[in-house]
Amino acid sequence: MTQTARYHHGDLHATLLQEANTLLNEQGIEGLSLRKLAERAGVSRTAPYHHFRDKNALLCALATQAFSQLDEMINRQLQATGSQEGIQNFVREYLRFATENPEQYELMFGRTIWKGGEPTDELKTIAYRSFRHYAERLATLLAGRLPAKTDSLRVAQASWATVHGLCRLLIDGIYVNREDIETVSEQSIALIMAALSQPSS
Amino acid sequence: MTQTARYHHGDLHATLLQEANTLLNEQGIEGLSLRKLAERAGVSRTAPYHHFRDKNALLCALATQAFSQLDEMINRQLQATGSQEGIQNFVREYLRFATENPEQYELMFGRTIWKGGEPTDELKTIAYRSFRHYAERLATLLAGRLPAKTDSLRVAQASWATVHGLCRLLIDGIYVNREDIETVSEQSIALIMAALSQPSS
DNA sequence: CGGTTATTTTGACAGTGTCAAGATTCAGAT
DNA sequence: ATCTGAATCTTGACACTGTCAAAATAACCG
Repeated sequence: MTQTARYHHGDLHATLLQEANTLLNEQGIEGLSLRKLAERAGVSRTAPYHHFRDKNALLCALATQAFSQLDEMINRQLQATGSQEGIQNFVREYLRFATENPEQYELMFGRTIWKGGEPTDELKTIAYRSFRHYAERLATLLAGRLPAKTDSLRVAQASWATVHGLCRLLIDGIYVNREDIETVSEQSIALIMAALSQPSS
Repeated sequence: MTQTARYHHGDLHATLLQEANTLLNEQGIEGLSLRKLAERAGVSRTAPYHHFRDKNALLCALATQAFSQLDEMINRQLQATGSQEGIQNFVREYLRFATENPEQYELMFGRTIWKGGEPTDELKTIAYRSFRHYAERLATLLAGRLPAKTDSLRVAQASWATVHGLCRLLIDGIYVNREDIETVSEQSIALIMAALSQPSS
């Protein structure tokens, strides 16, 4: 972690990531420019290019960091407690993560990276791993409690979509207000839980 | 509709909207620049500024168009047929709308408009109206079939979030692949339907 | 100490949104 | 029919963006 000051700047790579994160929080994705970032780091406009191939690579690095946090949270929350309780906690924690770090969440799942500028291999790996962890732990929690002919992977996808959709509506302020969080998340949890003990039509 | 050629260009306003839509489909949001657009319309860089206050206004106009399509679809699908069938059709149509017009969908619900550059009043109106129509029709369909203490508005929000989240994952290619559409949407429908005849925990 | 390499800088280019000022063309009143 | 004012369009300019090429600097290793 401590890469001990080396030469010109010290450890520019780390400084850039750190400063980029605060800039992201202050001004959002659209306010995060490499030039502003360089200036904040006290370095010239093109210096960052020796630590990140281009802007996309920098953004992917930020997203990767955030995903590793998310992954850790998933593993923490969905341990072998009761299935109902576990899922409830997961949903609440997920919502908290997203609403407390809206800019990073946007980066993680937003178009900027996944459409605009091809995600890094590293990012794709950890992003998919997070979901896989979720799917696996969910399958364990629900073992034997699922209606027949219900693939647990599909449940994982559908439930993630529910929580993810809720986060996006919340963050962008569409259809769901901040003050609705409690009630709507309860309803979403009910939605997910209901499907687990009920045969699909 | 035919505003009969007037003077310099003809009807630039309409031409801009039209050309912007094709440019959007061809190159995505990030490829849609006012200058390219102006060139396509055969007009100078700043001409569009006499028809749209700024780029944001243009994007909002595009999104407004798309929302009116969506609104129409909602009213069409959720008519007083069977509730189960109606909801199923709605979900399928919604998914079709989003996956066939991914760029417009991104515009409608994306950060570009709702965070980056303040949505127009016109847009906010029709966007909210679409949801209100959905909520109203859903409430009608589910009248008397909801578990006690379940607010139909919350059901509307949670179910919209589910479908919306699914669309975003699909469009951006995260966690849900194109080939999974059928299965996952079935699972999502099951998710929504299950909550309607089951008391929440 | 010298040379290779890693790091940073300066200069430049194309592209972007948008403003100010001028030029053109239309529409309506005299 | 002509003049006037408003609508529409163009040219020029500015600040900002990401990124490349080439030069300058500092570190490291033999």
